[in-house]
Amino acid sequence: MRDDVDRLVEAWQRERPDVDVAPLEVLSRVTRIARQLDILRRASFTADGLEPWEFDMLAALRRAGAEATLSPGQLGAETMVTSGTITNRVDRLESRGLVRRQPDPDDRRGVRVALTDSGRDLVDRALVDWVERERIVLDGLTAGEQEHLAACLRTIVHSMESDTSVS
Amino acid sequence: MRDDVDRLVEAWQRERPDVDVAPLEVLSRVTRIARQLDILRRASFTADGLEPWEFDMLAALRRAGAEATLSPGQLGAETMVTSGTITNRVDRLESRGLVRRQPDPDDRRGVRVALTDSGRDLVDRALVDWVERERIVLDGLTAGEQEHLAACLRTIVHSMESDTSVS
DNA sequence: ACAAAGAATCTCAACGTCAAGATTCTTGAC
DNA sequence: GTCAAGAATCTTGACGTTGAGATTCTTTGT
Repeated sequence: MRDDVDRLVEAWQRERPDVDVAPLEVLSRVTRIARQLDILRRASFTADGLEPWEFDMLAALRRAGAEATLSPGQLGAETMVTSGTITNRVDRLESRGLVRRQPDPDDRRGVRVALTDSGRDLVDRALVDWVERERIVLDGLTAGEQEHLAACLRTIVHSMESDTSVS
Repeated sequence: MRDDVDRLVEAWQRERPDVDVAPLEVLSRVTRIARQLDILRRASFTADGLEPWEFDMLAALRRAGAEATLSPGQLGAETMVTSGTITNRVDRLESRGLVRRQPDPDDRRGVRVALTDSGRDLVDRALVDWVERERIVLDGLTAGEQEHLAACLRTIVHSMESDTSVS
């Protein structure tokens, strides 16, 4: 069964027969799936009363431990956004009562961000719902295919993460 | 060799041992790779003097044919952005001399956007450079693995594109 | 001790995108 | 033919992110 990327590749082959666009077969699909996943994430988290970025923040805190705290800088590293964004996001999560800022006992410049009880409950629920949706997305693949897929993707992730040559 | 997603999965297994997060092994890697690809795209296109969105626009025109035109609406559908964004983007591409607006001969409301010669040359060059970079990303996989990967990803694309149930 | 360099967080202006509305034109029904 | 409904494009205001700079505090070297 053809998909959008098949049509994309055919169009390039027609217009640029001199270029071998085979890599698009893999990487354009990765981009497309990521875009669809964003849409699905929004639907899933909206059902739990969260914006996608709210889940990202709460999940980073939750993974650190139910009672743990993270600095704004650590949150920025985990969620891959800049410091200005983190300030803004922590402000809004705090005003929703999902996290709280605490002074860092070891560094008077610093702040520690902690989950509140309601923040922890919310992210615990949202995680379950989201993983369930992801499971449905992968339903067309056997467990073996999923494992092989994960292994191949790990190879790509590794080749890209280690590639510091950003000319 | 472990990657960031292995660490992510381990963190969830430690904090939420009751949840089976296996789907993350595939789909979080897809998201990570897509994010790294964005960075790589920017590097590749910058080397050719293009912004990523400029390539997306010029490439959509180029795939339609070396002498073809597209309406702003078609460009918006191809590049998945809204009409306000298209107006803005065509304005800037036109001021760079990479595209030109022409009156639509069949519809006086309409506009046709065409590549200029320099726009065509530029996108032809940028495509070759970008595909070459993508090829390097996939270098760690055999041709067979790449084909199997593409097939599995096509299954996922299909399961997501047909899924109109966005609650 | 002291100063300089560095780190952590926050502030703010600039930018691009979105989505709703405005404008201009086309199509189809009567 | 005329009018209402729809389509294509552009305009505008609101929003979130970025990245540079400001502020406050810590660390290191002397």
